[in-house]
Amino acid sequence: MKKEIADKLKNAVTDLQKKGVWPVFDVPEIKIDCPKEEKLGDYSANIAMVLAKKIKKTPLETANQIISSFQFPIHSSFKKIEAVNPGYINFYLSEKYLRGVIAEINERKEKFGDFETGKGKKINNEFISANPTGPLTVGNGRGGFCGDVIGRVCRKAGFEVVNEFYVNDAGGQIEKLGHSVLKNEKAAYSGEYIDELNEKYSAFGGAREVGEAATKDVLENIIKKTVAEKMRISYDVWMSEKEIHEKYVEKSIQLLKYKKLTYEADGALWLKTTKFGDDKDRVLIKCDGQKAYFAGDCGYMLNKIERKFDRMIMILGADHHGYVTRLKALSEALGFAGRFDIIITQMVRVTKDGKDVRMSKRAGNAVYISELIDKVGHDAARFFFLMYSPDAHMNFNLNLAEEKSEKNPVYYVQYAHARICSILRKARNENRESKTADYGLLAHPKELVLMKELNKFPDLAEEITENCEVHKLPHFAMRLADKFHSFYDACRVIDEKNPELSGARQGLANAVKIVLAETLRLIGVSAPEKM
RNA sequence: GCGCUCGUAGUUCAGUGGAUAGAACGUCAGCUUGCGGAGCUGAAGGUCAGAGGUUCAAUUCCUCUCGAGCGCGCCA
Repeated sequence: MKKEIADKLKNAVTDLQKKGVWPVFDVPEIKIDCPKEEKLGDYSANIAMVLAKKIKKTPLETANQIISSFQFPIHSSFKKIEAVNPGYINFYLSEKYLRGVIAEINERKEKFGDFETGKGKKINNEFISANPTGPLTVGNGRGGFCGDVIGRVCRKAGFEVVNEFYVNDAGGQIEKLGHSVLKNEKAAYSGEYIDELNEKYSAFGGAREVGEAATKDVLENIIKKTVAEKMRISYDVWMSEKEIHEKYVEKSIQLLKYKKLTYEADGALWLKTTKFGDDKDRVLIKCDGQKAYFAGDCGYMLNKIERKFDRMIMILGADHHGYVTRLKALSEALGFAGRFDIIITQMVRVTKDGKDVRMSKRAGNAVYISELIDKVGHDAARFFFLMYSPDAHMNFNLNLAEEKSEKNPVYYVQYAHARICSILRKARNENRESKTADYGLLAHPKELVLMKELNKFPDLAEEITENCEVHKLPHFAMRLADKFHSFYDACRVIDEKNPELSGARQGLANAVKIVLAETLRLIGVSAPEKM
């Protein structure tokens, strides 16, 4: 809808230019807002205020000129388009259009809001990729839920999405884990899981052997289980760093050498990442001849490029924000032509008994995501993390987590869904289920507000594939549930005295149910029929 | 020291170059002879950290200051 309006405005402006009424200039990007106040329209554009100076007219005059150059009949979707001080162009949706939306939702069901921007395109979606040296923390949880939802939304947009976890099963941390399991003086990690690993593997030999066995165990029995069973995330690919080292690292280095993007200095081989905006060049091969960790990234990047993705998304914790420029530099150096988005999720700060918990796997005092999920339940935990923008440094009090979870807005949303199911169930049982629905009967203010909210869903889904702002889904779900509860309070759905209206309202309620369920599905939370 | 991110109601957080800055929780006051009260309606609560600047318009963009978190290895 927003796109339609923007196109319409753009056409109007270029039309005025063609006719010579306005001078020729590049039309800036047109932004469409949804005003908070109903009387200010359903959509609003500030383009006239932006252009006023260029064409030497007041913003209001500009706005009126744009409106008058719209092709008539205006557009069946709107009942009114007007220019208002100081220069806004406000669009008012027609009831007819809104009723059409309800019909469309009931017809397309969960496919409402699907679109085809991603058709035939592949996305690589890498997230969590935590070291297999211990359980996942609440920080990994945040990135995990975020990545999972981005994947779901992109799939809705028609993209083929490959969810991927990069397993760091090579390198020094394996031996570190080995020492820790053996509990010798080089031990780095601690915690209950180390005790368990110690019982299982301490007889396996040296740090190397013990470390490898323990790593495999952590990956299979802790990480994969947490991800699948607790977090309910499914991955398509678990990419082994070891395998990347065997098959792609050398090849990627040769390619970079061939492109003359490397040089030797101080006995090491360097990649000129500064050529692509990095603040210093990075070592690929250390002076002892060993490959640096970054060489693994090179191989992995080449591997992704060879798999021909149109877009790569990577979700990193804020403690890795320093890698953003170097990874982007790497993608350019290796010639990735698609779009590459790196999303940083800020740290999760945990307080316990009034004190900050400094989370560290090494100290063994990290708060594990599986524990949190066991405590508050999957849906509440997931919704809680997803409510907040990745940019927010979120704080949460562990003592309040359980208590708070009862107040978790997820229940408010799920309750709305269960309530609708109950109403529709009752209608069915009492044989009052409507066969046909005349949505023309929907005219109550609460009904209109509800329909307008439903109409926003496709725009929202499409925007999220662009900007990855998944926290907008929970917010939308809460708003929709809110509008429904309010409608429910004001309007009786099952009404034997007025079967026609009742039929229309059942259709409306069913539309809300569909969109609510679909939103919850994208968030990854259940939509219960009963609670 | 340098860099990235953040600072909005009592608390946790949305929001935006524009029209009266929002929600949840907490607080207070109402709503039940009807479809699920896990609900609804309303109220109180703000110097958008502070100071400059750009703009017709800044909480939003720029600079500086203060405060918080995180990074700055030929570690992985």
